[in-house]
Amino acid sequence: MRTPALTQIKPARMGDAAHEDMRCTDCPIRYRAVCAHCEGDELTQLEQIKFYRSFEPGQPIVWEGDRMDFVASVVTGVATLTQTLEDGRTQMVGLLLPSDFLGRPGREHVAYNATAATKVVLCCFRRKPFDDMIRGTPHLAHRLLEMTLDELDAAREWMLLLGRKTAREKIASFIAIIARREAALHKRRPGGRMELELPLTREAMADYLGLTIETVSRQVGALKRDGVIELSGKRGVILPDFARLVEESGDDSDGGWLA
Amino acid sequence: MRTPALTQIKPARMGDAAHEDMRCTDCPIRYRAVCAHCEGDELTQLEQIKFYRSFEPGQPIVWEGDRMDFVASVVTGVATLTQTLEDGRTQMVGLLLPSDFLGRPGREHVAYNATAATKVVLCCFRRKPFDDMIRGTPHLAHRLLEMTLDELDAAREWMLLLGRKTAREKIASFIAIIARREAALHKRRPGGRMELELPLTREAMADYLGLTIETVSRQVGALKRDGVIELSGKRGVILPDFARLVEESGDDSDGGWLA
DNA sequence: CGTAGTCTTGAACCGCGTCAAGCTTGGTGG
DNA sequence: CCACCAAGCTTGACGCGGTTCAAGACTACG
Repeated sequence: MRTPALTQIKPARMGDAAHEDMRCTDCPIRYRAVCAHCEGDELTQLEQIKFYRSFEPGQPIVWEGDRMDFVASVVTGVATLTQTLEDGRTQMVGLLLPSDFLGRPGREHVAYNATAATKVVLCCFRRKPFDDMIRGTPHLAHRLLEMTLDELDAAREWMLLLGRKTAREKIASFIAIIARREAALHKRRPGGRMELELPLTREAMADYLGLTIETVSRQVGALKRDGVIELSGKRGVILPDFARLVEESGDDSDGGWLA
Repeated sequence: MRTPALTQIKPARMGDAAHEDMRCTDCPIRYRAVCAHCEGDELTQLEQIKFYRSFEPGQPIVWEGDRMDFVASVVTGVATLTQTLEDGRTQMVGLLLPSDFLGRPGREHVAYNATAATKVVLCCFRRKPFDDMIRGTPHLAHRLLEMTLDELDAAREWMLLLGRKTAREKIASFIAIIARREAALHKRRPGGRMELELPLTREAMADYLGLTIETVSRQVGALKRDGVIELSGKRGVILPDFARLVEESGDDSDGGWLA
């Protein structure tokens, strides 16, 4: 198992200070991240233990077994969590989009490999003071509970995909998930014609879906041939009809996607 | 496997009052369930909104879409959470053992089918007052957060199994999981020779593992032929050597099971 | 141009699903 | 006490979906 070539990555350094001056009140994820319910004093406290870090695509963020000295919110970009078996088989177990939370409070060591899929900016909190705040700040703890419950729901949806869907359904489901999140980001409902950019390479998609990259490639091709999707470049996808895609995903005709 | 706690339970119906008199201080899951950190006044409050319900093997507990009027802790027995696709394909997404929590605070409707796999006794809390307590009782909220994070970790391990393990590894992993939990229940470390009772039918195992019952049956047979396990009856399993089973599961040689 | 990284395509293989019997066990009633 | 039956489990034959292995094509960047 070889580690991805890190050599070409330019020195985006830890503790990068490009954003140190950003105020929480201007933050693009202010009302969706773990800090969403915090105001006034609580927010000030958070602001005092926070710092920003950026990562280039492909760059590891933290590695399984590392000492965990911070937790973080994704401000912009997409990060992935992966697990591996000793022989190198890998499965993605988390896909972190803006406002998602990285790390487990109270845990000393990292449990999963976290990698930047695109350029990523994290809002990091020093772990010790953050842990203390969890205990003393109900708004923070409550928001984290909400977010963790949402993650758990997403993980369970994902388990259904991994255990019971066909390759074609998996691909359709993945594109639909990205489309929904894209729509949510612009505060619109998914539907009709949509255009979007896949935030993952074929390999990362394969790790997400429990497939090989060859199968991903073939099924993407099949969906294109069947007119369910159109491609523009390697990452760009156009959906002539979102509902058609959902049909292909094997999910309930429509229900359950209102929350 | 003996389960002393179950013997005293009367043939029960829903809303059964056989346990209404049980005090929290005598509860077998007192320090592991959601109530673990609660003392004194908090415990009294919980005690006022709780009631017991029992279920027979195979009996549905709640159904997807139902109105959720309670949340609950599993006191004894094993329950499952499952999701289904419209064409009937089923995937288990949760396996609830004693002290595990059922239901999502703040949610109006049930998201998954919950079914009793064995005889089950639940300690139920009326949802509205419980939701209020979550906001006003840090100990309760904090424990629930801990438990939810543990569930999320388990779900991610499960995703690795579903996405990347072979049928044989899945079966070995499942038996190892049951063996570990069994050991934990008796406060021992898993290892050496062990005996245990599978709490699921072949069909439920298939739903857990993303397989068909035929494949489950074949791979159980194969592990038996290869001397990894011995069978006693349909549900009974004897492990001559726990470490050998773990090797077959595809997981790391040993690491990661200390938490 | 040439090279590296990423993606696509093709052909052969095989693990697991599908379909169809048969077996084991426990319960029920004659 | 045994005939019968249903539920759960096992076993076998066969075929398909997805992996594996091996080229080839496209793009970005020297």
